[in-house]
Amino acid sequence: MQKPSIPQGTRDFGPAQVARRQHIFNVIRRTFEQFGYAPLETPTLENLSVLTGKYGDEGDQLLFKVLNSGNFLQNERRGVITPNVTAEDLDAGPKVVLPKIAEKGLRYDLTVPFARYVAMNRGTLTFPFRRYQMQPVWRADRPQRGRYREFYQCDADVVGTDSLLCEAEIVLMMAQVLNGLGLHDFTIKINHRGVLRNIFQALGGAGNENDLFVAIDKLDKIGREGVSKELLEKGFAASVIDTLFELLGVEGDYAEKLQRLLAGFATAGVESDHDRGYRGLAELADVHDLLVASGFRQFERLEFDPALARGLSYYTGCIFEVKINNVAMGSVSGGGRYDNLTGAFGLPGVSGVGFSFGVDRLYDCLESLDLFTETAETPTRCLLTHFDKESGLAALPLLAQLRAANIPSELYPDASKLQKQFKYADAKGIPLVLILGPEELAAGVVKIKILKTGEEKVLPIGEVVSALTV
RNA sequence: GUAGAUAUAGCUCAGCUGGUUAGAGCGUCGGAUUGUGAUUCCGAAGGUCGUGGGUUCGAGCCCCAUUAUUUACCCCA
Repeated sequence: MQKPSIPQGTRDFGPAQVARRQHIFNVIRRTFEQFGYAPLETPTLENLSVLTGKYGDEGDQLLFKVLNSGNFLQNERRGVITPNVTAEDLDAGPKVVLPKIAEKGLRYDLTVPFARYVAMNRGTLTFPFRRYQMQPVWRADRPQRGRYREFYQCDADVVGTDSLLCEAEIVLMMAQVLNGLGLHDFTIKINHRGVLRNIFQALGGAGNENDLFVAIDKLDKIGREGVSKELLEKGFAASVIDTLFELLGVEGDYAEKLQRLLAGFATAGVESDHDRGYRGLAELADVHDLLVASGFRQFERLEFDPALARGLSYYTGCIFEVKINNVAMGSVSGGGRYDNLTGAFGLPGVSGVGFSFGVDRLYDCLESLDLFTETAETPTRCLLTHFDKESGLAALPLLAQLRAANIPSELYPDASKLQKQFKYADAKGIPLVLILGPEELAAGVVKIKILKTGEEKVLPIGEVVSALTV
């Protein structure tokens, strides 16, 4: 006998967990639809040519690849793995061999499949196109806290418009979902790739731009010392690093930080790239104004953080990231604007903006903050007891009526001891037990016990359904 | 890919410097006037101590290997 197991980084979800997860999905779906986003689903498997090269070298390594069908060892004795793979290929290593034996891979995120969909359906879509998508994705990552190999993302994106109203609406949706889940203590961080570029320019343009962004993104995690150390190792001068922290350390509220960075960029001689100075700062100011006009009230939860960078390189405009405070958990949501997402699929110039919720992390946050209220083990509301064959049969019409009245109900399938049937109802959290035994049958009544209070009522059999539908 | 930790009953874990038949709680099953749960009492079942070697008179405990799990880093939801 083998010991059963599931693959690393995957989980089973029992009835109570599924119920909780459905609650999260429902809050997110309702919000997305309120904002006019329409659902989309794409295949679990994508062609690897669609996926590779979109997430950087690290991302490519994290793709789950699916072996082609067929018997690869069939021709082994002749030194041939498949008709496509030669001995030279084998010598060249996995980078050459893998694309020949694995043409498909598991979806790594929802944005790239969406871009592929937009490119493939460009002729039939009406732009601006808003879609949401809630599906699992797979990454061959090392699992750890808040990180799984199979997890759900809930994305909402709009493509075909440059309007900053979309950015503002992302903030509104983020806040609505988190408030709806009861996760009130959150921080939405916002920044702009243009601001990061201006910071790089303010430092005199020395060093590697990406190294800089990767390092400062960790500021709140490893602190100034950690960032300094990393930048020194990457060849940035100490004086440059001082200038960097002057810019990143701007204080004040959202508008004040924008003002101070504007002054800082001007002092550093950064060239203007916008009719109002700098594109990044100007757009961030516009997003703020649009939020005010939209009636957004939680500005204390919205933080302009010039150190926010985010990894995925396709972002070009505003970028977002959401953290739940007082929980040791990475970001639960993130996103941003990209100017050319579909370019790789032969459709250049389509800009868009979108964001994503990580359901599994939201779940973990809710759990560690003890914010789940319902722990229903079963949807069943009524358990009908089963005494003997006769009373069991007599219960079936009532069972059918209860179900027809939309009251989830079940008859205990065996004529076990009543004690056992009650224990079953209690263990599953079924609130009502309907006792329909020989005594009740003879009198034409049903005894109803409310388990929580222990209270019992006797009702004529014909009045049960109407009494319970109240 | 790098570094650390853990592996004992269905679950969560004890098990002293190596020493006879490996324990607890929870759960499961049975019973306490055979038509009443969650509380209480009694009882039972259930483990070749992850796997394979080694040291020793003797290994759950020490050593090596291996596999799995987990935490941190990289990166990310």
